[in-house]
Amino acid sequence: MSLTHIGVTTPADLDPCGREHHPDCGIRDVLDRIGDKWSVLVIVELAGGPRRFREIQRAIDGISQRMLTLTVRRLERDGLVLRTVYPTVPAQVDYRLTETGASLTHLIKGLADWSLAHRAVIGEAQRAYDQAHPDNEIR
Amino acid sequence: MSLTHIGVTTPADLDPCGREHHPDCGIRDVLDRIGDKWSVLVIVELAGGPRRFREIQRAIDGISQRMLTLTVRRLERDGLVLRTVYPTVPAQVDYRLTETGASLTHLIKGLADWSLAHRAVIGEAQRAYDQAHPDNEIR
DNA sequence: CAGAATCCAGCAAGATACTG
DNA sequence: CAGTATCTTGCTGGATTCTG
Repeated sequence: MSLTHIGVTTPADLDPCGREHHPDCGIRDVLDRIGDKWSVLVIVELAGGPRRFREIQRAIDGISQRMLTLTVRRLERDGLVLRTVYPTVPAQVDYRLTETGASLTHLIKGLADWSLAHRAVIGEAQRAYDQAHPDNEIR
Repeated sequence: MSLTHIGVTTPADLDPCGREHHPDCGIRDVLDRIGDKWSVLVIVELAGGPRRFREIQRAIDGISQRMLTLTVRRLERDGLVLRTVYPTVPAQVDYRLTETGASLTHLIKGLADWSLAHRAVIGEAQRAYDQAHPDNEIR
């Protein structure tokens, strides 16, 4: 890595669409898909292999039945997760990542790594900001 | 790339913390930071170089003054964006990515690329799902 | 167990108006 | 230009209850 690289990524890199006033191009799509409160956590959990409904819920601290249902439903609709129903009694259902869903785990790992790598710096920045702006109520 | 790789990423890869029931570990941090409606768009815009307040607003379709202020404020607090005030009249302010902020653009590009690469498959999955579940009101 | 259905609170975010 | 202040709304998501 070289030094003093503020603008490492060029605009062209980030604008595959070429439309000047629409720099999103899919970025919004991904975020609308996994930017919510639970989707990523479900994907991470399923990255460990197929899971049943209650298993996922137990693994993800704080998620409600309702939100897990909604989350897993949307992931299924997007083709990121495969839902399989076994006609037993009581009903048994498992969820697993599709190939598309699995391909996301690399990116998620990238985000997690970035977070860990910059956690300290960001925390320090926040402390500094809060000290410089004691009145400011932005958190 | 090899074929039939559903579980390409292992759980260990995704769980740098090692705590079984907490698979997030920073993933939530990043998403809380850039998973909102506007942050990523602002970062992408600033990836093109320093911008003034109104420039950003004009570039990002649909963002209100209020939301741009809040977004840019949070990014500044997190140390992802540097805010510079020039004591001219009328006031002039510009925003630019810090090194930390710039390091995020790679990941964002990854997300954008992923989105473009899978857009078709996902759309097809949605069509299929909606056709198989005509009643379902999940969008 | 795996959900569906309902009710409700809180916050994100839009619109608008005003200021240095 | 670059914001701040206020009001209002819509959606996210939590709690609870019910079913196959």
